[in-house]
Amino acid sequence: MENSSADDGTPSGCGATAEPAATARCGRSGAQSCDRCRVRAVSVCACLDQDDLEALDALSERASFEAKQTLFIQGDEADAVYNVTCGTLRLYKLLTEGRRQIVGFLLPGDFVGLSLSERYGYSADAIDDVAACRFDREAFIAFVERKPHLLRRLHEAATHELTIAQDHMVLLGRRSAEEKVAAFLVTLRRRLTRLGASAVTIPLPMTRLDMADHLGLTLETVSRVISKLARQKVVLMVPGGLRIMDPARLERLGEG
Amino acid sequence: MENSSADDGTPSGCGATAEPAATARCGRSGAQSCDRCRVRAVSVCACLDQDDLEALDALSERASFEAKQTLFIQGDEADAVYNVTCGTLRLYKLLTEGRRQIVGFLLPGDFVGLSLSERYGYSADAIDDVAACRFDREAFIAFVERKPHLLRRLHEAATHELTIAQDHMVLLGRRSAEEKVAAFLVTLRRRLTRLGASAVTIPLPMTRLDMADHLGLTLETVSRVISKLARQKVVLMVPGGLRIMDPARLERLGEG
DNA sequence: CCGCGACTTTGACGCAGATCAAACCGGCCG
DNA sequence: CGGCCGGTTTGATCTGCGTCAAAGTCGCGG
Repeated sequence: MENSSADDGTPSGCGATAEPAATARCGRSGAQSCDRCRVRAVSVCACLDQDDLEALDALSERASFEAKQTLFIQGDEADAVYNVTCGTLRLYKLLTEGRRQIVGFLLPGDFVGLSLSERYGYSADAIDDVAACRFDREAFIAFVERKPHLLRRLHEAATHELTIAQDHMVLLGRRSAEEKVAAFLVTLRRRLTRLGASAVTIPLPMTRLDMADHLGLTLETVSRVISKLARQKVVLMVPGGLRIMDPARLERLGEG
Repeated sequence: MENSSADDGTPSGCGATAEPAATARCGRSGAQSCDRCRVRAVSVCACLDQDDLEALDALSERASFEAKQTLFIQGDEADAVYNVTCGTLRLYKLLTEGRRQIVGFLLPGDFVGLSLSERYGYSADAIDDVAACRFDREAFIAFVERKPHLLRRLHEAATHELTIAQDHMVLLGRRSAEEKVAAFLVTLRRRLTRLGASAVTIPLPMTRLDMADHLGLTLETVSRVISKLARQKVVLMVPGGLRIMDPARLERLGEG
């Protein structure tokens, strides 16, 4: 599998610069120290000073997963926590008859395993190629116990996740299909912008089915809504993603 | 409304023993120290030793709210956090055209304001009469900074909430009306049992509309599903609540 | 005791989105 | 180049739940 050249001027390695063309690749460059980490500023590690950072670095190892690979499944013994540095993960829960709810998509800078609990509460797989810092859970907890500052940061991250989850409840419980899809695109765009991507074109590495399972819809409905948005020139369909033609309009569609 | 005699041996006052007959009352007994607090064992305070508990006690004041009273609304400056000792709260978000999503019901022992952030992320009102410990937010944060143990506990509580939120996403996104109502009753029953209530009869202080706005349904649908469960003798409708006649069956209906 | 208001139940009907089905598209491998 | 495969689009039809409407219940205040 190739991973060297990107199809535009954007730096090609993995990291915070999610690429417009949605073809971001994760470098396999092996170990790389924290201070040149592209997602440090937006990650939980941002609260650590140089010394602590080195100590944490010593605990970490680089892990990479290829597209479709499963990191863990719900109920597994949680032996590791991760900090995503590149690529996209889906976190989901399954129930009978193949029903699935994707509780979130994780982007570079996001942390997996905030709860620090003994078992994973959801399953996770890589959507495209993913790179992450891996920490042994026990070791990470021991480290956190000695750094209240980091614990405070983890708590902030967890309550931020909680807020996002509650907003998503509103979406799932009380919004129409069109509002759901528009709101999804708007939030994704905001997250990418925050990561430093240009975000006029949003990469969508996940399938229509993934989006549907996140939004409480079917893949056909998602497809229809996107087609409609394209017909109305709110977005333009491009391979691997969408170009946002009328952000203001999209935003209006996304809110109640 | 009477509040003295329960229909079984359960003590009737306010606190952890949510009453079968759903007529629980919050005493107006004013200040009451932590060590005789009925919800301490299940609250975040459970992690504190005698000294710390007294220090925290000094920061707290007793607050009470009567049914339908609003504690705060989304976006308000968050000047206080609360620990519920009695009664039921609804936490919700509003959007246009009167649409509402109730993100959760809070019972005795639950904490309001886990995020410690500057503004409330949702609105809260009392469903029945509610009593709570009130802490000035700034003071509480300062206290937490000095007690990593308590921070750790708050973090656990927050991630527990997050798990609950994710489970609720599954419910909202991927379950039928009947499954939603059944699952709601099952979870509520579990929470009440944990609080020490007998839980053969579940009190439902909230209206059908409240339930509907929690489950992503209309009040008519909730009513129809409950009628159906009653027709099938899975539950029995009693004033102010439901008597669970066939818990196993209900549980089966509630899962996928 | 009556009447009012808040909530609930029940019925008839309609529609947003699910389901079923088929064609389409682009990438990959032989 | 051609056929396959995973994913997407689009159309036709179906249905679970929403909407609209009306009657029923209960507690409360006059």
